Amino acid sequence: MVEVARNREPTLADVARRAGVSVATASRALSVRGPASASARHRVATAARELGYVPNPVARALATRTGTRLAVAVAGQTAHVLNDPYAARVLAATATAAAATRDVGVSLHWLPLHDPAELGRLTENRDIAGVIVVNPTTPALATVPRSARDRVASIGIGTRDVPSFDVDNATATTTMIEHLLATGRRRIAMITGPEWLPCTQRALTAYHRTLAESGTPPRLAPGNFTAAHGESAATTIMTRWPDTDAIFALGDLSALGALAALRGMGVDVPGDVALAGFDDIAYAALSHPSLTTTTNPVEAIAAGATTALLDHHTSTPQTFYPSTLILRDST
Amino acid sequence: MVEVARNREPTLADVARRAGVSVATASRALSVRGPASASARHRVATAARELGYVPNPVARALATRTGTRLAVAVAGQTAHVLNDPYAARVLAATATAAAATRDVGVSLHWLPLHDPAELGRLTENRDIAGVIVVNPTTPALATVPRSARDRVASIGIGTRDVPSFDVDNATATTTMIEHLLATGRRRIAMITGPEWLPCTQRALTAYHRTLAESGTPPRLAPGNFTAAHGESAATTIMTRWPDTDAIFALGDLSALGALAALRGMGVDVPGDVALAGFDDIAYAALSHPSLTTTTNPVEAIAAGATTALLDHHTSTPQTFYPSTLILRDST
DNA sequence: CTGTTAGCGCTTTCAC
DNA sequence: GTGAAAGCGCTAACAG
Repeated sequence: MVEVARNREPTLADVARRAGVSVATASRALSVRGPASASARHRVATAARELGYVPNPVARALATRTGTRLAVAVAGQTAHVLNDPYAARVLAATATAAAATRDVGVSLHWLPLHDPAELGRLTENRDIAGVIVVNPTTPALATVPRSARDRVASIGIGTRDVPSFDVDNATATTTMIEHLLATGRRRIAMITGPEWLPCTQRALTAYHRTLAESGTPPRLAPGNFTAAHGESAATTIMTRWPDTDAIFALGDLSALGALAALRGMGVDVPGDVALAGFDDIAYAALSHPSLTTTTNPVEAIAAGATTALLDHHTSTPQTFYPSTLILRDST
Repeated sequence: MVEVARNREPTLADVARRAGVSVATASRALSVRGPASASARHRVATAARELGYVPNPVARALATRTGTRLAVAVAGQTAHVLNDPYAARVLAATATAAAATRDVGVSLHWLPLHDPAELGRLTENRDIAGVIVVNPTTPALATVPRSARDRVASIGIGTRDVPSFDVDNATATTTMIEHLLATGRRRIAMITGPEWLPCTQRALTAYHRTLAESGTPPRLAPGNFTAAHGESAATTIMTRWPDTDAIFALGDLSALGALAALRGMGVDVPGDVALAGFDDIAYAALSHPSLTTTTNPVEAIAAGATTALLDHHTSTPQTFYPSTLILRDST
């Protein structure tokens, strides 16, 4: 009986020896796609199981010249975006998915708005298996070389070459606005994301369309998903349109900032103004009043992007994940 | 003049050729530690610079049999701990530090309380360069083989073999309790972490000692750092000791949960009861009243653990990072 | 101090 | 379908 040396992990050579085939055959048998007879497949599989063989991802990566980690690149004006809880959540979800599917690690990068070529550079890095861009812009996506088009996925907008995985914020927005209309609100303002962020355009369009159907004019204030901007945006809105009776913020942090501003102005929520957010972060349930919001299935989205990248199933151009309305006390 | 083939990244062999030395010498010259003459060092360095050489971490990892990623293992009763914002923050900080220092990725794992041996398994994984355990228990730390003692660092308690990097929660607790005493509070309760979590023992000890000095008896309620437990803990405290005039929760989420409970009971904060948290999470500044808390320098801690692991400076047994008191409206 | 020579563990031509 | 052998790019003995 073939015994493997103690204190050394079994290698493919050990498996091959035990199965009575060459390493080449063992490699093919294990790799699903490669040509191999059914019997070889079977013998290699059992040998591997008996030995407790687990392939070495590093050696594989070196041989195939693919990388060993996934890069998560978050677009933003400053490196500060990396401290955002949203970025942390995407990273955690990606890391979990990546460690589960394959033995790959994840790294976090800032994609400066003023230097979109950084994305192209990341894709060329030898030890990066793929990159997940978060909130990319069109110029940034344009920097990914065609040769790397199956090594990039986007959480945000995509292109013909870069598949997109994102929350269906158009439907979510429509649902939320309809909820506000149904509860009697008519003068509905919206706190949007940053101007440069294309993936919120869909939400904006949905907002305009839904309001148009009910014949009410739009009221918009830009934000950047931070609480501070939410505060100033709410102030701006109530100053400019004092009769506003509902505010929908495209991010819970902004909504909570707006809540603080409204409280400061003596505006009652939801009595005077209904308030709704987006993302369903942990604190949305804890605020007073608790925040009506709509979920952002980040974990599912990140898992989708991760497996697509790792399995090279980057053909589908766009995948939208449904958001669920969470009714609480603020509306 | 030596030219490198187009469309191929320069390798160490290219650098060696251009510098007129062997690959071995080039390798040593680049590796700081290795023996190499000053002139060789210089020539190799310039050749590398001219070629735009960047070492391939995968090849290096294969040759040295070290891994290409850092594992962050979070201890907890269920896999749910991975969804905790705290875990996400630690991961993001580690990923940033790891990508900056070396080209290594990061992966996230759950360390089940009921199966502490999982930690030992992680350290034995061929492609894991090191593991950062978050909130480990003594039994878990006991499973790391002596041979892997320079491949594990802890954010929480440590052992002689596993260096510990943690916030100085003893001093932070003392400072916070003294602040409460100084503002006239005398019946101070504390919402602690989970019973099994050893690293909060230091905070507990500090609490007991500081109270003893002022002659006031302790009031303790266990928690698990979640908002839900914070709510029930606050209810328990106010039921059992109705004259409580201050509550210190060992986590902001618990504190915010407690805030909701107190509001529900009609208790005014800070009028009737002063409330303080720990961590200074983003929402702490947004609650009403805003939450007095004390910082948790997670980014610095993770960076410390990461570089210690990657540079094998795992000699110092314990490093405590200072926490800063943040005074807000809740006390 | 430096060059030569083996690997690290896996994938992939290229014949057979 | 299968085996032999040549790498992937780097580090680590081992002589000199």
